[in-house]
Amino acid sequence: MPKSAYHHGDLRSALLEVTAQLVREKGARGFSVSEAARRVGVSIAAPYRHFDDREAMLAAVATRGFTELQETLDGVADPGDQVVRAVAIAEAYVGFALADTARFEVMFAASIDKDRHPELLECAGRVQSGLQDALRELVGDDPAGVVRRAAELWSIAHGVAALLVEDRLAHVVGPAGEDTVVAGAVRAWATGLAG
Amino acid sequence: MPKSAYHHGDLRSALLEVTAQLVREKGARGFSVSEAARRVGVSIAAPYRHFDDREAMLAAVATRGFTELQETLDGVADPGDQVVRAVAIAEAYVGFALADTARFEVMFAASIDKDRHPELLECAGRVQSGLQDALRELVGDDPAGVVRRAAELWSIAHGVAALLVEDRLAHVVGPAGEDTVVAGAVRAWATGLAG
DNA sequence: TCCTCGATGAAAGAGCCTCTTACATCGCAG
DNA sequence: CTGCGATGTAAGAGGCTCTTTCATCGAGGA
Repeated sequence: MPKSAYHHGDLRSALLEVTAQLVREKGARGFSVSEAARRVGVSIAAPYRHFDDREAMLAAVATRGFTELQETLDGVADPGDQVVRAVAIAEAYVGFALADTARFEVMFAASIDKDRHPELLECAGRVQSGLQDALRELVGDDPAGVVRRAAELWSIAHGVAALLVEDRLAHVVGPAGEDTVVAGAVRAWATGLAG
Repeated sequence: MPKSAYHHGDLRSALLEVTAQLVREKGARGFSVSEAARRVGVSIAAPYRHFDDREAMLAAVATRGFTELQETLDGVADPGDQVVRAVAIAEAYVGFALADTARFEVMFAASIDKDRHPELLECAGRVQSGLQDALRELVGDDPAGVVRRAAELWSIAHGVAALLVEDRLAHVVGPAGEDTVVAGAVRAWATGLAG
């Protein structure tokens, strides 16, 4: 809600939104502070009042993405069977990645310095925690085991998502058949946990 | 071997080398054609005689990386036990990624347009083929099954590698303990294939 | 031997970008 | 109603990519 012609009123939010939009359209590399400012209709220097630099704008989008990812994973219902549940969580992860591939890439972009944006590491920690909670019943009481298995499940889901996002699995999966890879992998993995 | 002071003689190779070096030092985003030219000691326009653009230089480094990855995976000995073999291949994949994380990122960088550099998709196909060969004994005769399982193994290895490269698994693995995640995941997966 | 030609280099510039510095304008607290 | 902090603009330094134009080289034919 702009309070006046001069002062935007909520420039920070507006910039965040247009940044997310630009990333979706052109990818992280295609995004520029200049164009974000232009689209919002402010001068090129204005964004620097709200964000340290270009990287900080991308980091903010990434952080927001992690929050939504967390909600998505938390929203997966427990179907009773713990193997089925693990599969469902991994499928939700992959679905999230494919829903907005550019944002997913920004969330895991190497170009963002984690020392300057420690909140990103926290987000990763929360994903890890959520998976641990979900796996406790499947894995058993060993705390170290739960931690390790959560990392494994995350790795499987993330690997499928990353390769799909990068179009490296095109030969394998037919159209709309993406989930068979992640489902197959997680099912085998979860089955193998018992044996 | 410079043939003269004016003509470099092997500028293309020299640029490739310094590009790989720059990527290792500063990451894909930190790399610039200008600095590569400066380091080799030629004008800024010279690289454009040998590469279409900046992206082509990165793509060349990525392609070379895929070749070496292929060799690394092919070089994994068959220890007899097919589960152990799958684990060893995945560990080799992760080891390759950690040996030069920046190059690994470039190999899977979204910023490189695959339409303009189809050789990168071919490389991915070769990795896929290699894994299929390695898994044939473990999976059995079903050709479609081999294809799917190879994609799964690749996904697991790639997921662990990507998360380790992005420092997202720091809480889980102690120093030098990275391999436990990929080994555990692949072992469970391969075990579950049978059951 | 000389000369031409194609390949490979340099020089210079257009246009874009990030980020900084100095200044203008606003709303609000006292 | 006044002064101050927050938030905007203007202008510019310095860097980058890529293009265009020109200079220089090596090699092969006359």
